[in-house]
Amino acid sequence: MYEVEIDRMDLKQIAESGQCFRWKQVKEGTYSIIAFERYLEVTQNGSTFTFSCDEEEFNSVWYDYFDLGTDYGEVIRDIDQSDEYLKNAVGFGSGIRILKQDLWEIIISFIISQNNNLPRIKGIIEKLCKKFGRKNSSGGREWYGFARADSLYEGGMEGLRDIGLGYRDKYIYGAAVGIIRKNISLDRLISLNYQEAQTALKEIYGIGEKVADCICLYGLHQIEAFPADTHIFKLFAQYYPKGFPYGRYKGKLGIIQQYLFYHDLKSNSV
DNA sequence: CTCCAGGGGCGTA
DNA sequence: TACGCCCATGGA
Repeated sequence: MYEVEIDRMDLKQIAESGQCFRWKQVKEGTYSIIAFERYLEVTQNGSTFTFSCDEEEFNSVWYDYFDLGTDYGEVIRDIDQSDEYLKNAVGFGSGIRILKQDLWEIIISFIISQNNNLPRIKGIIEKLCKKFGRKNSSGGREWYGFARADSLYEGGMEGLRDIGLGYRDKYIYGAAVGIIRKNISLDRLISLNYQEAQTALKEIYGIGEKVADCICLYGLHQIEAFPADTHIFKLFAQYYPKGFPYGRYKGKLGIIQQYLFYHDLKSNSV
C-alpha cells in the first residue's frame, strides 16, 4: 500500500473518458487496473490516493502511467476564458489525465474501437485477453495480461472467431503478424515525432487517420494529436460554426480534445 | 471523388 | 419491429 496526494486527478473521469478499456470500478472510489502485466487497485478520497502497490512500484511504473509529471493545471489556466463551451467542458472534466499506456495494447484496442461503442469494445478486449493474454494470479485473484502478439499469431484467423470482432478480425491478426515478422516496429514508432508516427501508423492495415491519432495520443503520448471522431465533429458544427481555434492550443490539442470529448459523451448520456 | 459492406448492441420511434 | 448510430476503414 502506498498513499499519496495528487492534485487534479479524478479516477471516475479518467475511467469514463474513453481512453482506457481495462479499468473496472471495484466499488465507489476504487478501480482495478490491468496494465503492463500488472494488477493495481487505486482508491481515491478527494485528493488522497491509495495504491495497492508499494512506493517503489508506484515510482517506477504508475507515476508515469498516470502522467503525474505533467502539470494539467497549467493547461487549464491557459484556456481562453471567453470560450464558454470549452471553459465549461474543462470545468466538467478537470480531473482527466492522458494516461501513458502500453503501445501494443493501444494499437489493438483502438483498431477494435472503430465504428464501435464503448461497452462492446470493453467486452471484446476482455475476451481477447482471456484467450490470448498471460494468466496471472495475485492475492487470490485471477486476471489476464493483454493479448500477446505471438499468441494471436499462433491462433491464426480461426482463433479470433467467437470474439465478436466482426470485420476487424483481419486487422488484429494482421497487426500480430506484423509484429512477429517485424514489419511493424514498436520501438521505431516510439522514436518518431507526431507527424512521422501518424504516417507510419496509417500504413498499418486497418488503421486510418482517426485511429492513428488515438494511438499517437494514448500510446505514444503525442499530446499534439487531436483525434476527431463523430462526437467532436458534431460538437464543432454546433458550437464552433466559425471553426475551432486549433492554433490557440497547438502542442496540447490532445488534452483539449479529451475535455471536449468527455464533456460531450457525458452531457449526451444524461 | 463517392459509396458501401461488415458485426452486433443499443437507443429511439 | 424497424432503423439509425456507434471514438472508421478498405475496397470497389
